Amino acid sequence: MFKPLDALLQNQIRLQIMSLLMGVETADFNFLLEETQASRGNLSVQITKLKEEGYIKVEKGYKGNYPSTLCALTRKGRTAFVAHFEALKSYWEDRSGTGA
Amino acid sequence: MFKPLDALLQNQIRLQIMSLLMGVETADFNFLLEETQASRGNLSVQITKLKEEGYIKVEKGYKGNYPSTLCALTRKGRTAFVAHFEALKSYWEDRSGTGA
DNA sequence: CCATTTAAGTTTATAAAATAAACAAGTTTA
DNA sequence: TAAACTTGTTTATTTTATAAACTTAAATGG
Repeated sequence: MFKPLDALLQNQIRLQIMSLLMGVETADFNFLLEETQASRGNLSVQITKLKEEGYIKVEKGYKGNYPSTLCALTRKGRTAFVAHFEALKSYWEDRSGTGA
Repeated sequence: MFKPLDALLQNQIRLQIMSLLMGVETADFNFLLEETQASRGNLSVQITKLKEEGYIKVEKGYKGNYPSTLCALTRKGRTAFVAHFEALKSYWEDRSGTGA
């Protein structure tokens, strides 16, 4: 009936991060910060969760002298993102005829 | 960039309720219980939240001798549901060209 | 009848999640 | 060299989700 939704992708910030990463090779912390409008703390936590689930990979380096965190989708993450929207379709599509 | 998601419709149970109500005139508690696979307590809480937001209307009556809770979408609820999926589209659509 | 079980929910206690405030570690600038 | 800024992380607080316990009434069995 209803396909299960991806628990991680129910959160708006995380969905935004994933969505942004679908469109680019990599994105750094500040880019994600601007685009998502999240607080630094919140963004940091959500990035960590996505990384722990293996949906993104995170590389820490330097941009000039300042630390820089680069994020990119993994294959697993891309698959999960697509599956999540597939699942969402099942909530959208007309389900008349299920019998009330 | 990203359209805001409806806070109430981020929850899977509530989204299921709304989705089911999109397809039928009314649905009773037990129907929603079966379809959503939620516990009674959880379902009760989520129905109450949707009612409080004005997304559904709830009528309590009797089916035979037993109490029966009938739910139906309001116009506001239907609009919110549609808008939520409109918003979701903005997370799905290709956003290449935003500049990383 | 009278005690038990079942039906249909609601209320409340607990667990999990989201978020921002406070902190850290280093860099630039006045 | 002290003050302010950059780039994050950790922690404390608030909110939310969920199930367990409770409620009220009806059916059922002895």
